Amino acid sequence: MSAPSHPPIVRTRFAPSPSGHLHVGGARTALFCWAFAHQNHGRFILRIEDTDQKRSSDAASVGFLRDLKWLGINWDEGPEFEDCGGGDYGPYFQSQRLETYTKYLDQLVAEGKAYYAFDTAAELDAKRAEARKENQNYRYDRAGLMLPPEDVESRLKAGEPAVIRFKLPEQPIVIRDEILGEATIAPGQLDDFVIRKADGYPTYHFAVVVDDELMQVTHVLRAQEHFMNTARHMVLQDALGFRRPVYAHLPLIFNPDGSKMSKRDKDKALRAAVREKGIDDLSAEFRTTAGIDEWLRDKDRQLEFDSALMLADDLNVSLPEINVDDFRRSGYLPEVLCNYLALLGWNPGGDVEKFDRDFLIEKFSFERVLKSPAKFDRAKLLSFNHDAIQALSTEQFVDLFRAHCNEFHTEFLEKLPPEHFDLLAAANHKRSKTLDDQVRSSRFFIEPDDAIEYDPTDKSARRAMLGGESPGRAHLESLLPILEEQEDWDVVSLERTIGAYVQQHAGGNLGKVAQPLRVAVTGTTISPAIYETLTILGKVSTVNRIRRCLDAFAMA
RNA sequence: GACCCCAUCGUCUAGCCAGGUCCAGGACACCAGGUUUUCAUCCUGGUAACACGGGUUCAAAUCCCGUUGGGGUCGCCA
Repeated sequence: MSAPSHPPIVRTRFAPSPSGHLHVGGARTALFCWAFAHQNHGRFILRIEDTDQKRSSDAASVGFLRDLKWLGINWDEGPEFEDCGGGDYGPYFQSQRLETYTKYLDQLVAEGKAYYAFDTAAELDAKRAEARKENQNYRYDRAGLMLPPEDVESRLKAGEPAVIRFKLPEQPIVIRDEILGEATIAPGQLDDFVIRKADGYPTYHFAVVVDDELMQVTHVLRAQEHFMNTARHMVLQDALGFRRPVYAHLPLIFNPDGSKMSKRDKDKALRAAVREKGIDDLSAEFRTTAGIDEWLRDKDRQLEFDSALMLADDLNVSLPEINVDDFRRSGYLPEVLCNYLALLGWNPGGDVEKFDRDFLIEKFSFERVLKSPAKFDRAKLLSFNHDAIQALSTEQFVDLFRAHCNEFHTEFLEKLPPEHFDLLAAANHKRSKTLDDQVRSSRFFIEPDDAIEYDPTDKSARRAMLGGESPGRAHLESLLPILEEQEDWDVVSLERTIGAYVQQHAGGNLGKVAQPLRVAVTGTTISPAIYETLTILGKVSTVNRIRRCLDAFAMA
């Protein structure tokens, strides 16, 4: 007598715990689940594993949903969000499925396949420590199983905290995995693990097994860290008479240095920056923030997201991106992130590297998933993003940049008239690798004229202004009255006027004039194309800044 | 420590399962030269790997064994 078989339709699920944002590793798992389901005309299910009361929060799961949607990974069943979610196998939050778990839990206890245990956390810790000291493997000693039934009943009645443990059968367990192949776990390798916590919630292992069965999940794609857990899930399935889904464990994703990618990396980067630049450089606001000293000293402390963002801005460093949301903020395109993520641990074979989601759906196969972990290379991602940005039409880029600013840099939309905003976006298109990387260097467009700082000791500024036989400063002086007379202030007119000046007085060498102009309007030698830059800035500011610049370099 | 998994350029990887076409191909990064009004690009060229040791075979990156190295798991986290 074999267990009932699965329906002929493929059903995959992504089952994150809603702590924090969607990690890139999780995003890749979701992407593969989604792609595999689509390849087989099946369904992709999203389930929120919020059985840890200490960690779960509703806001976090909403962040997840938005990140997934942004990536273009739509779920057919699960929490309802925009046009996604719904389905007949809900609820899709585990915290709302307690009755279901309890039913199966009771069943196992009644059948003698699971039992109550009253060991306290402290007792267990002590036993583990002792085993460790003697270099022994710790395994639960089945203290709970030895208890007489009347004893158990009375202690339960008295309200003593208790967990339920699964009584592990004494047989080897063979894990079959589409990617890793077969592995045999000898009996005695596992112990009687907890399936219901003292707070009444099921543990992950139990909830997963019950939900995957009830939600008719046919294929489980998850990270390799779950490989050994599979043995636990299998014995539970057998005890409950459940069907066995197909398993496929995906290789892990690490930092370039081999460490685990974690939110802590942001704090790490910030601490390093603070140490390098000195704490005195921090804005007063930050220095007085309570706890900043402790944060600097304590590696395990993490800053609130907004604080970290502010500090990064203050220090002029960019935070390492860890979560999908970080990459969105940094101006990566969702299809590029998907492409890059798909390439971590999988590839279509041959030399093909750039592809879209449809291609992934068509070509994805377990056979081509690698077994060894991969390191996340931001430089390569950036290069992919650069290529994708350059492949965009300027109109498309302008639209995307506007949407990006609308979300993360509204000040540009507020301070620039629409036509100038669009011109700025268009002028930045060719020099952009992300939607965000020119934002910082474009600040001078929206800053007041007297906020521009001139540094006569800066090497390249100095060379542009004072170097050579016909110093830039002299050009600025002669150009100033010409620009003051200039009536039409647009790219074409400025090009005509300045171009003529360059022909007459700079031997046709535009750099001779463009560079000092850049210094004047930005304080640096870096800006978009010069005519666009002056046009966006406007006549008043341009003239003002040239005057201030002339003064600053006069004294040098 | 025990158990499980893995091993090609700095990184992601192709090639391996069906041994010869591989003194190992691509991409990113890096280096050199060139183009460019700045920055960013762009073009050309280059450096760079089969972890080690044994087998099997006419022939091994490809198959087998061992060593070393890496990763995962060993929670009332998921």
